Amino acid sequence: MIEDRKLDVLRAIVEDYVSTNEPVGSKALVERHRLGVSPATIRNDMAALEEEGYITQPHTSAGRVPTDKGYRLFVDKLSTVKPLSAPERKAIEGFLGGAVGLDDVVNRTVRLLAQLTRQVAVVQYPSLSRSAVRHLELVGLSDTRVMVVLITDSGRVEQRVVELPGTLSEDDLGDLRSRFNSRISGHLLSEAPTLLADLPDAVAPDARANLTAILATVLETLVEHVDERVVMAGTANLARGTALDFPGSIRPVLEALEEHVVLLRLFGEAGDRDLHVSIGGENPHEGLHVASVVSTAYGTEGTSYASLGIVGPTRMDYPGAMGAVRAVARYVGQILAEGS
Amino acid sequence: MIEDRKLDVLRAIVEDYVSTNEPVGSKALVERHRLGVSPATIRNDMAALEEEGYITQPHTSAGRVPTDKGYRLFVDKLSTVKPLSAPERKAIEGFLGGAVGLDDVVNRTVRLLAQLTRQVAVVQYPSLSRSAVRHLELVGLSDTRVMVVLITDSGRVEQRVVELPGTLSEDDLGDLRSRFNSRISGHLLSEAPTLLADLPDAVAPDARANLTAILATVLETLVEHVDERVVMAGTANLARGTALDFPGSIRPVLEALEEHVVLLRLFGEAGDRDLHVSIGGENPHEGLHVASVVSTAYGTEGTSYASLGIVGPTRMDYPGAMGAVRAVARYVGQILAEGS
DNA sequence: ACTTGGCACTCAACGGCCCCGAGTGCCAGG
DNA sequence: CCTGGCACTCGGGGCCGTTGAGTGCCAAGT
Repeated sequence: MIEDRKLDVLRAIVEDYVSTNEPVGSKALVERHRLGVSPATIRNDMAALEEEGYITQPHTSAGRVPTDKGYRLFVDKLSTVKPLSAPERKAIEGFLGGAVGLDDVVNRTVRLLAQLTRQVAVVQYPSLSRSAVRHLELVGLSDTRVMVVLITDSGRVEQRVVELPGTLSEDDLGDLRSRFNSRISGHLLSEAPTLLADLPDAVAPDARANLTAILATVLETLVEHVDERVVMAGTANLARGTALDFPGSIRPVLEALEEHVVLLRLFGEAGDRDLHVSIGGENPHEGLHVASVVSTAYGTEGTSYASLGIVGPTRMDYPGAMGAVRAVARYVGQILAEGS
Repeated sequence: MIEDRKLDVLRAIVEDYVSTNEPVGSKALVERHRLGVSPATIRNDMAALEEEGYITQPHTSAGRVPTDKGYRLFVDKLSTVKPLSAPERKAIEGFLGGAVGLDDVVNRTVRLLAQLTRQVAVVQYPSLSRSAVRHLELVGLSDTRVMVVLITDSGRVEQRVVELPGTLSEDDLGDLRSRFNSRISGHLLSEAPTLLADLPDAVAPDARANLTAILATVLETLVEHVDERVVMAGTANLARGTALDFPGSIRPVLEALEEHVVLLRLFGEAGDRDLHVSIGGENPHEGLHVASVVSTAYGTEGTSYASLGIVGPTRMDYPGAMGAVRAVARYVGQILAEGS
């Protein structure tokens, strides 16, 4: 089947180009892969592949290089996610196992991912909106100031100070605390607004102003302020094969990486799919047109907490990266579920 | 005075080189600066400066470039910190003024600093050890698990989960909470261990095991775990004048920047001085031998919270960078003092 | 004791030139 | 449909020669 062989050729080109970082020619191809045909035949296939837009030549009479479209086909049809080796799994377990606290877990995760893939790793903090309330604490700082501390089951803590319109005793505070907690503790943050809607009706009118102030802050903390924190590691990996990987400069890539908002939107595209791969020009952000992103959601039991993934040149070991991202996401989900 | 003019020449060389990014020759020098002497004279001075190690030539018959030693002299003796312009001050005020919460303050600060200096900006989170305890909260998660939440007066929150050896009622927990707070609330974190030392003696023997477990975690949170968090912005600025600024690659610099521990040690060297400048080879870390660091402590009333600063090529606008770092540090200290 | 113009010298950068070789496209024959 | 052969293309590398900025030194001037 000529069609089948063409795909074989494309796969071979991608693999060779990724590993050698040099445009690959017909001759080198038949030598490195047992394709049982002559270079001339391969050339015909390559001409066809080029015609269809899967590969291109940097300049006449140089080998071929995959296009974004070529990588896309490779990822979708020609490759399988590469599972991690036993020692790699061991390393993950050992490295993440020793983590104490959420910050530590996240930091270790991002470093680990950067090291495994030798790319830039990005991990989003467990999102507030997708977690459940573990506890809401009200701390009286003075009789007109209260600190609201929200603790989620992913181990995250958010705090805010509220200036009260009136004064509030410790007893009143304790009362409010238990009212809040009995309503929302254990529930998803996204459900909280509904659950708290009738709260003002339940308290004495003279305390209502204070309650309203606190409630406003709580709701803001719960939903509006989706402070999507992100940590990153391995940016130095961008500066490895620069010349060929990032024509010109890595600057636009670094700039894009600093726009966390953009990154998060991109990562979010994973949705609930297993793995999301965005290649070169597919990326919404201009600066990432020369880069690819491999991301996934992590978390447990369908309730994904947030996303993590890697960013690298389009010339990337996709199977390996996908394997690492998926494996790390699973381990982290597991560890977070055990309680940090 | 020939000595004086030599210093003038050095200053002129530094300024020209920083602004043009090209080795500066004797002729260009007399044209751009009114030095009232001929190029030949300047050449003699330059030869002397080179002899003394303040400048060097990249190759024979190219202009001169300052050495690390030259920059050092420039910073120490030949330049003054450049105060920010009125619009710049306005911008700082406007940008930092709108911040809500500690995270927001820190994030805005680091972005601002990166933008002002067009270098990589680094801001250390207000350190735990130098702040005072605002409140310690104990939250019962179940009858054998307690979450310890520590809130500092810099607005920072740390939390930890403790597994208890025995069970603990809500009442006992409330009792412990007030004991803890009455002892350490308002005091420096560093004083806490002393203040808590006799706590076990004050409770009933049967509750002692639980107390000890909690106390251990509290102390650990207070002192041992000095989680020195750092945020960074503007790494893309490293990739601007690459060719000349960072011979070879910016990779080692990026690598060094990811080693937060190293960075913090370096920043810490500022001590309580106003501004600390570390130039090229003066830096302890190999990767930063081609870079300079301008840092300072920030905070209020002598009680500095932490450090912030910038990292850039040795060929840097030192007066401008120093002015920006100092100004930003002051504003941030002010804002944090007002309470976040 | 400095300063200065003059002068010979050095050397990186630049452009032109040529050659080499990898790689291609095409074609005619199997 | 595959294959060997062949002419062709063109980037990269090496090798000039030229140019010009910049230097060091010296002898003369103030």
